Amino acid sequence: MNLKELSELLNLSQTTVSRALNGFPEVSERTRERVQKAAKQNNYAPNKAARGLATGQALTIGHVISTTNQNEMVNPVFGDFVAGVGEVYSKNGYKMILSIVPPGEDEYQVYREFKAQSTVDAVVVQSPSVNDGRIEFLNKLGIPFIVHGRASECTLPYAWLDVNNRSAFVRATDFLHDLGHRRIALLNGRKHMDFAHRRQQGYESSLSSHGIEIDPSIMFSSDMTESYGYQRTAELLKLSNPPTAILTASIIVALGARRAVQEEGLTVGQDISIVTHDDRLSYFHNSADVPMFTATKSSVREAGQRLAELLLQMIADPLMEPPNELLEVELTIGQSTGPAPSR
Amino acid sequence: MNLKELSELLNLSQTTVSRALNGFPEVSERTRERVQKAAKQNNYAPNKAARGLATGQALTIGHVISTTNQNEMVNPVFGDFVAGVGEVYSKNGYKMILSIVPPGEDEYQVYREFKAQSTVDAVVVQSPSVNDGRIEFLNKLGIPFIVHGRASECTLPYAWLDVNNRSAFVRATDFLHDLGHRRIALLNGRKHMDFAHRRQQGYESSLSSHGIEIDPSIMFSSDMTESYGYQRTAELLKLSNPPTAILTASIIVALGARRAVQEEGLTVGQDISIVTHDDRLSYFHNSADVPMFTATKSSVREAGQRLAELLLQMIADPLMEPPNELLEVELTIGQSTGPAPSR
DNA sequence: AATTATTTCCAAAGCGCTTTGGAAGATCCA
DNA sequence: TGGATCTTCCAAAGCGCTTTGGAAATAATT
Repeated sequence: MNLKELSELLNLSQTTVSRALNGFPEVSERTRERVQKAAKQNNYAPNKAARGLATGQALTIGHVISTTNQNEMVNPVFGDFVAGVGEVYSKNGYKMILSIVPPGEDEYQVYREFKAQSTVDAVVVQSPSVNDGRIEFLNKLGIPFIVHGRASECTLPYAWLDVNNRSAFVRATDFLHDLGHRRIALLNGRKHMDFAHRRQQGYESSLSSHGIEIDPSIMFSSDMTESYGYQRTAELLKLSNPPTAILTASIIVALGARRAVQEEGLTVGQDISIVTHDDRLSYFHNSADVPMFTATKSSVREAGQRLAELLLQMIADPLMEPPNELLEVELTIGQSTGPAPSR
Repeated sequence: MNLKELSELLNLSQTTVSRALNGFPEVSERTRERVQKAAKQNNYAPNKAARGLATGQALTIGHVISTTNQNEMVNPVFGDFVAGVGEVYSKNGYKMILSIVPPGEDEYQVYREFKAQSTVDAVVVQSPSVNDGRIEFLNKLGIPFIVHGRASECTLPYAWLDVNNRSAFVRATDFLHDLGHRRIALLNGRKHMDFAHRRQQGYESSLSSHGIEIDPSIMFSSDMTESYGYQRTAELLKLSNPPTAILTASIIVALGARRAVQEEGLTVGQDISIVTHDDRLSYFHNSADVPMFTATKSSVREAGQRLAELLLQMIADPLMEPPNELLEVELTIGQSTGPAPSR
């Protein structure tokens, strides 16, 4: 069923039917209702390509994910984030195109094609690095975009929504300090990732403010896998002066850390404290009566929702200033922390 | 830059340029090269909507994910699966549309719209239940589709790619039995999920073949979260006759189970054995020298790749029989299993 | 009643591409 | 050289929609 057929069925012109469906005021209510009813009954919906061609709008947002770096891709956070944005898209009639860039292929080429083919109206930039080239590139290319996170070294204005990673890790470190911990290890994400960069800043700034020397030998960065948490923690525990607390970049890493602690016969929350950042992934409810981990919490799913709302606003009003939004975290106390062991 | 401009630039007709780019034989090699070069230089690519409108092809595959059931959605497996299919799509010039259905909205309506708007050429059905209504629905609707998994109770033929969940759990249970375990608990996924159904069949069939009575009081089904693994295991350990081994549906659940075991002061692999299914998620390398968990392994990412290939074949040849492919798992021995403790 | 405003509708152009049906130019054979 | 056969190219139609510029019908005003 296409517009022509529907309009013939109704004995109306295509124009009138189109206007009726698209809510134009110059159609009488009676006609509009008649049209809408017929459309529903005949399961009519405007052909996407034709509409897109006529309006110049794709009603589609692009998400580009490069697999070149294996682990970054299959970020466990990805599913929840996508769920968040996707909900908002679909409520507003937008579709999401997910483009996976296989190893060895050029992510920028995908954006160029998006532009040339007008496949998308806008783009979401995920997992920005400290000095992410995509921001400048997209700016020049002229595709509207918003960044989930920030790029510290990027000077030109751009739209972003981020978690306050710095303050989160200041608070986490302060908290451990208050419990008497003086030797606190950091298992961070990869160094060039902006969020990791900011968390490290927070961690260091808290230590410094308490007069504690920063010790690079107990600070690590890597992809946030379980085995990373396990191995580094195992090594840390073998040191002659092991840390009494560990700050971890994600629950997955924290699980690995706990595994190492337990294998050593030690108890998390007594012998060793762990504080982690928690993205509130739906398959890791860290929220029993007393949650498993003390954590800086921030729902990545809600972040996705909010980010999508901002992006749709930008599309609706291309002249608006690029919005920036900083989400604060909650620090919630769980079983994984306790006073530093006296010795 | 559009086709008209490009052809004027080259002093050719639009037809010739289009044919040159689309590889038609009636264009001389010299002309073709000239055209291709100019296209690249001017960053020309055919407008997606226009092309789609003219050809009737969307070059797009739809993935629909319902959030109605919170946990199903943010399946941790999702990211890796999508990475697999996405790679293949992009190598073949296809795009992937991801449609998130917010709670309370109708998943079937999304398919109807896909059809009416011709947004997609085909659809991938994920996480099928035992008697999944989508199969019959899509059949009637007339959208080509392939299922990741199967629907046991569905009789009509349809395309699918699945892991041999039954044999995987037969082998896992057999293995535990060989180690002397006689009381083996099952922490399965949700009952109506087809994969869980088949795993339970495998588990029960192995037990029966060894003359062991099936005990529903140590069999559970639920969303596969960490806390599910933790809580059920904690309960199991408090039984007067606790199991000596636990079979687990995913690594996440296994991690929860291990947490409970360790909190009880017991050792995994000695006091309690754990075997899990492992989808080879990229952030859970369960493969050190001796992997953390004994597991039935099968890469969900590779499954995605293969599934995408099959689907693209179906699109290319609409008359082909619906392909069916059953992937076998590896059973790899890790640290989490050992002989049943004698008492 | 005549004029003006308002409502309700339509014919046709155009979005950028693919593809059909032919025409022009080059090549070949007798 | 003339006619037949390829090779190489093009003009124009059509995909299904939105939207412009007006026309017809109705209501309001003078």
